[in-house]
Amino acid sequence: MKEIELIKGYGPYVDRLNRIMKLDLVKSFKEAGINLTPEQWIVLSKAAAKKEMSQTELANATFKDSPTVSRIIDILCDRGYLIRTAIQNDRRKFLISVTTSGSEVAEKAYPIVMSRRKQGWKGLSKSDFNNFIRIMETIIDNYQKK
Amino acid sequence: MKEIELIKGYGPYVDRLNRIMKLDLVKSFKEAGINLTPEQWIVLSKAAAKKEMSQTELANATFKDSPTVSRIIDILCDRGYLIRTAIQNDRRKFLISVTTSGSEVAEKAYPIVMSRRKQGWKGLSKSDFNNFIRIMETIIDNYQKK
DNA sequence: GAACAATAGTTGGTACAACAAACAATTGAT
DNA sequence: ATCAATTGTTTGTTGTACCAACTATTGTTC
Repeated sequence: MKEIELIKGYGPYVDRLNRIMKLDLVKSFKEAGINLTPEQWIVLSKAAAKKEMSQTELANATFKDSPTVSRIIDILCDRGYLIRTAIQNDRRKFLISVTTSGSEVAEKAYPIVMSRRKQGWKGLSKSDFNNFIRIMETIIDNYQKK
Repeated sequence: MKEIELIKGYGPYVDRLNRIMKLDLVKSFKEAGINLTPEQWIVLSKAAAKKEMSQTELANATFKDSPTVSRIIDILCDRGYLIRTAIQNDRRKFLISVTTSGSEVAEKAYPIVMSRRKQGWKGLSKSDFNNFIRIMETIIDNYQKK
């Protein structure tokens, strides 16, 4: 275990960053009386952005698998934020749409997300952002190629 | 929900990258007959790197809280990879040390970790690496400051 | 048009880490 | 000696993710 590490581990950083951001968002939501996890927020916001999405489309948009999305939608439906509507053309599909109260929650959550995002990006530049995204996309790509 | 997004969301990228890396590592381990989660690997490797660590030190080194570390150590002890030894000076503390079989597993896992890490970093440079770490550290810092 | 394949979504089961809160035991400080 | 701080455990809860198997519907092929 004493080899020289040419490439240091970045995984733990990613994991830690992920946890910190998620926890921060949950707390910020809670302070504002919003009861949403980051994953629920992502699904809700994607559903709110484009009306007329099926669950598979939502799954693709959020990079989650269908069981996970299905269950998150269950929760958001139970809370009255989303509705599953049957589609006439294809009876296998559901149209996921946002309710009024779902929209309200999303509208309330959005500035919080933006504010925390800004806070996280303090001292960083636009080119940092581009690099950050490019690096993450490259790594993801590399992992997916094999 | 139609505001211009000055700073786009990077959270989902981080989350997705995190998941992909973790899943890849679990699978790579499994293919090699190693039964370790990424978290277990981190704790084991930290414990293997420096002998003579207490659980609190391990928790700090891995950026996990004590209950989480405690349980991971439980698992690794059950599998015979780690041992808790009482300390004479301070009877609240345990000395966490790696067993022979724990070392063997770590030695076997290490090249896999390195190889996957390299695979992930294909097409990226040393300066990318520095930027990547700097950016993540900055964000983490920003979140912790408030 | 019947058989088979593909797609959409659900469900059950499992694994696992993380968090919060409360706790016991020990040690340190006033 | 009392009170505070530290170390680690335990309990309970939450939540996502993954796999695999399943139903229902639609599309394709012969």
